Amino acid sequence: MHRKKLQNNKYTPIEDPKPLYQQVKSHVLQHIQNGDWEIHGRIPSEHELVATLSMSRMTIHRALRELTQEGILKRVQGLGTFVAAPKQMATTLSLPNIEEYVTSRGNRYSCTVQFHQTDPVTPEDALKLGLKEGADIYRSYLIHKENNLPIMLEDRYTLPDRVPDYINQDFTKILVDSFFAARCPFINHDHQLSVQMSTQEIHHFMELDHPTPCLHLYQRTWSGDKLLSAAKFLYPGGHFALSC
Amino acid sequence: MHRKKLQNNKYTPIEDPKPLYQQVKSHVLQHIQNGDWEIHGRIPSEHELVATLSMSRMTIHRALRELTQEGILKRVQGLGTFVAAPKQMATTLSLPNIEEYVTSRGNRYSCTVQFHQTDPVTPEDALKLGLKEGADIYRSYLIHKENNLPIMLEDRYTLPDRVPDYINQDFTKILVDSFFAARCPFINHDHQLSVQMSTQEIHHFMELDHPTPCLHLYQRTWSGDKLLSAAKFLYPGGHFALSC
DNA sequence: TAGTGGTCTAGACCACCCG
DNA sequence: GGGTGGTCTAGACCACTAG
Repeated sequence: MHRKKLQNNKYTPIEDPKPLYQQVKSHVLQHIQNGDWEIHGRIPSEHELVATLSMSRMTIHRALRELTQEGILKRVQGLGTFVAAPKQMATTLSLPNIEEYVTSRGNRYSCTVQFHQTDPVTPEDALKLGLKEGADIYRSYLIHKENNLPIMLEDRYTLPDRVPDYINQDFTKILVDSFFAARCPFINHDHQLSVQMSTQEIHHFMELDHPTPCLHLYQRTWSGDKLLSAAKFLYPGGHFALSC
Repeated sequence: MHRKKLQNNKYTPIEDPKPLYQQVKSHVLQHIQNGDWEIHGRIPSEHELVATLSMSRMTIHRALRELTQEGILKRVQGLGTFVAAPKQMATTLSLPNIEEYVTSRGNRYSCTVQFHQTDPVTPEDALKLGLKEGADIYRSYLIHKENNLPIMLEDRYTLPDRVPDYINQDFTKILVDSFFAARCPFINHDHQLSVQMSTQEIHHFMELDHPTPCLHLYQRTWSGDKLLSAAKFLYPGGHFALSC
């Protein structure tokens, strides 16, 4: 590249604290927030922004592409760039892991293990998990505690295939999720949420003395499309702060 | 640019169905899934991939940058690029909107409005919502139904400031969230989840005849950092399929 | 046909980390 | 000082949409 052009290079990080493409993103967001650019309205083309802001097209493009990925803009080839309507049609909840939840409130987290053993798959579990009856499966039954008081019960079934050493872990020390995350790529979950009244079993392990409504979360853990584990979480009468 | 270089341009979409940067992303994901590149392990540098795959650095960089944004990789300037450990430390739930939820099960959605009026802010609401006592606030009390049976109760308080025409809307026709989304940019929510037993009021409006545990979702809606609305959702004994 | 966004390249400068 | 990633540019080709 010629020296002349190097001198014209706009990348001068000493004076500009933020990268140019970030400045473009802020610029666009500002116009949207101000109401200058309305929802569903067309915003200037890449070419126009190149001229207005005196930047290269790749820089402008990166800013607009990222805003598109973030759902702020909507781009149509041959047509233009538009302000997207926020489509918060699905409410997303973020449930912190249990240890973080307890310690974030300044309390002490602990966990006791009631069972941690190899069982044969029962007929109903074979059906639910798509396994064959009688095969070996790991079952863990954990009581999570806040300042030594039970707050959550975890009843988990884990397939030996991918994590044969699961059964040798000490889950009073680390969370099951951390164990999976540390050795399996592409972890994902699906969930089912419901409410139920406490049972005798729950009364016993959670140290309850009267019927209590419980939040019931059923969570399956996958590595790619391979089922790793299925867990039932029970939070008696719980309250939960969730984000976003 | 010289003609020679144009002939060497690798962008030949007729033969390559996917863009090059997508191919690079797939290439990297494949190596991770195969186990060639382990969790926390270093992967080839941009320079090496440029040589191996015969592409420009910008193309390689875009692929690696996007994988980093997606949480698959971790990049450190001066050090290299590494396979990130899946950090699914927070469970994220996605709750579909009520109409979608009902219709996705092949049932008929409807909604009846019990209240939809302007009220003065009570002392306790003033405290909870950070408003001044006695000011005007919109209150809506909606019963959402599946095949004409009540499945969810919505008790909502809305600040007039940003959406003065809220009170003229017919929420038997559109969802409140859709109304907000259509006219306010940067919509976000926070939530609090809990369980509670049904009250007399709930029995009446939800047509229940005995005490039932209910899922209780408290949701505040913001546009940027400006509070728009706060709603209480009650799902008696509900079951919910949630994603991711 | 003109304008728009989608992709790609070659080359450059910078900031950072290490031995 | 050599290698790494982070950014930016000028210019090019392509695919799509519209009048």
